[in-house]
Amino acid sequence: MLRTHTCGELNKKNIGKEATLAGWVHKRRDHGELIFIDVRDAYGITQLVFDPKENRSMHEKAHELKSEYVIQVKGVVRERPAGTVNKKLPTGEIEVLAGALDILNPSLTPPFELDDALTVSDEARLKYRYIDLRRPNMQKNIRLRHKVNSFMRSFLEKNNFVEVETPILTRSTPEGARDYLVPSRLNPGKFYALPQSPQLFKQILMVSGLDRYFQIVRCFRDEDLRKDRQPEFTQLDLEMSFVTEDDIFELSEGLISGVFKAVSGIDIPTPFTRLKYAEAMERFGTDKPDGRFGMELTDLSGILKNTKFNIFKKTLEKGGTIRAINAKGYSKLSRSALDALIAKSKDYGAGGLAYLKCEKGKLSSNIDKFFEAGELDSIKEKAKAEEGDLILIVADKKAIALGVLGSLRLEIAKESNLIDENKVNLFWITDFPLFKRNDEENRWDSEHHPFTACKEEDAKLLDGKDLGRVRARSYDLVINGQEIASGSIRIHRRDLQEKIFKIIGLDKEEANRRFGFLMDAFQYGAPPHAGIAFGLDRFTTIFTKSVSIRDVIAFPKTQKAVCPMTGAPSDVDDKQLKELHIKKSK
RNA sequence: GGGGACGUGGCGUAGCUGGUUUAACGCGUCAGACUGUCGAUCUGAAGAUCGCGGGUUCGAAUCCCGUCGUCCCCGCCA
Repeated sequence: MLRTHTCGELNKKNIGKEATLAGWVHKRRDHGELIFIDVRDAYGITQLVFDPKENRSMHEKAHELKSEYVIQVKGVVRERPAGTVNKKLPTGEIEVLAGALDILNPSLTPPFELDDALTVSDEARLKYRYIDLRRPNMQKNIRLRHKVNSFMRSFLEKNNFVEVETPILTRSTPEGARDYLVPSRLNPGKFYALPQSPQLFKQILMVSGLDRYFQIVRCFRDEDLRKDRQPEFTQLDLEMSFVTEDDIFELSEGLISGVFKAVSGIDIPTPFTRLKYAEAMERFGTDKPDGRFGMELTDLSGILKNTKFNIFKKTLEKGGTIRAINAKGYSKLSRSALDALIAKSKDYGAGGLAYLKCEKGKLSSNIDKFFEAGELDSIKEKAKAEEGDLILIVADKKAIALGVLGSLRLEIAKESNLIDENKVNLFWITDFPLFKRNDEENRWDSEHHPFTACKEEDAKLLDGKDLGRVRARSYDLVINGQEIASGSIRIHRRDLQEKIFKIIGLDKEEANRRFGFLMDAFQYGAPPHAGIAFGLDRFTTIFTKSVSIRDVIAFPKTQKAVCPMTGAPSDVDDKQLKELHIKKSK
């Protein structure tokens, strides 16, 4: 070992003893005579003293030391003089009088300082990620992430789960997200795909009788990036045999509340609140509601069923709906801010946005003349509007009205700091529709994925036309308005799986070509099974309170999916392409 | 595929309704001073063709067009 102690462990008990430390030069404070050097390693910071009276040659050598030099120092631990104790450091009561110094490696001046208080551009941080990761917050994040992973592994181990590694080179499944493709040298013209999830393999493992599988696994999707979306991301993926929804919920709740307790000491009461998809949409306008604040949607269709206001009237006649939210304290919103809200509503797909200001005890706006006093009173009551509030109203097709107001609700809450960042809000969202209509392609798509079972009582609907009413046996875990996990009871019989493929437009031949191996497996005694996958990057971000998942990923990519450090993706040699049977396109 | 914001010494920013700017400030860097600092302090210095290309103008960091890059959002993400 190049050290006898770490930079975080020396204290009063070590006074008088000799110690050897190794680490980075964190800070130097040169007083001409006395020189103080803070040496830092993964465990902490220790102050070194170079005193010319004690050791002149060491003092000379200390002048060579600069930021981030890697050094090894041998010296005697001594008590700091009275009044010079640093209470901020665990090692603040002692210092090491340097007796021998080795520069293990000099360093260029770092491109930015290792100070959390400094904001550094993402570009610079990612290019010099090795420096960025030395910063205290990033160290904390990466270690916290390990703690989350580690807790999950041991929790699942205790619950009889087996971790199995599934292939990274696998078969392309073009439905769903875009695949990352890998050309096959040995099979000219053919491609592997990087998995979007280990879905099919984990189901096969259930057929294999593993009973309980899990994996902390990388998944790949070639889609546009966001602050919460990276092209490669990590899931805690699990699957269980002979279980129902309640078993998955119970296990997940133990897992999630366990992590909260272990990582941040927060008690999360179980069971988590369960919310049906339809109710989530009605109340929050989204299937991933943030319940840390109110401002829920209200339905004004009943109150306005005889409205004289033509736009609203026509909407109702066409089977649409009138929904509203109460923007607390927003009546004083400027004209331009209001216009911005209206513009935003249109971006979200609404035809327009009506509003009613609650001032001097009554509702008023540019359209109030279209309403009768009774209607206004009822609206005010239903929306629970108080002095200074602003009621925002969307009349449209139900999906649009709910979606627009759901988005506005979130935006207004963020803007007016309505969200208590210390709160943790969890929902199970259940009873999703199994299919969603794809008007462009004129067919039904899976809402979740095509391996999801439907409610038994809705199975008969599969043969009908009204497929939008079929409810899935799927569930999402939503934390603070973010989709953190998603799963379902799976189909485990060939006939049903074939039927689903047919509905989503995969003919028998195509379905067999792509998923025949899974359906074949179902024919050899596939047990009923179910599972769930947690997005570990997003989940960890809840604890670090980072803005982006990039801050909990050691080596993330930029929004253009580039790694500024390695330069990936890069050009390759013509020779490589030739071997892979790929012609260079100009 | 679309919309928006940004790009100024190593880092973070100011300047940007064109002309008192020789492009300013903080941090860092370098040199000197200093025996108890810990965000050390004090003095001084170096360091920027203002992302790149073109245009408008007597004059461009500043206005316009294009382009590249970063970030945010919509679409997309079974």
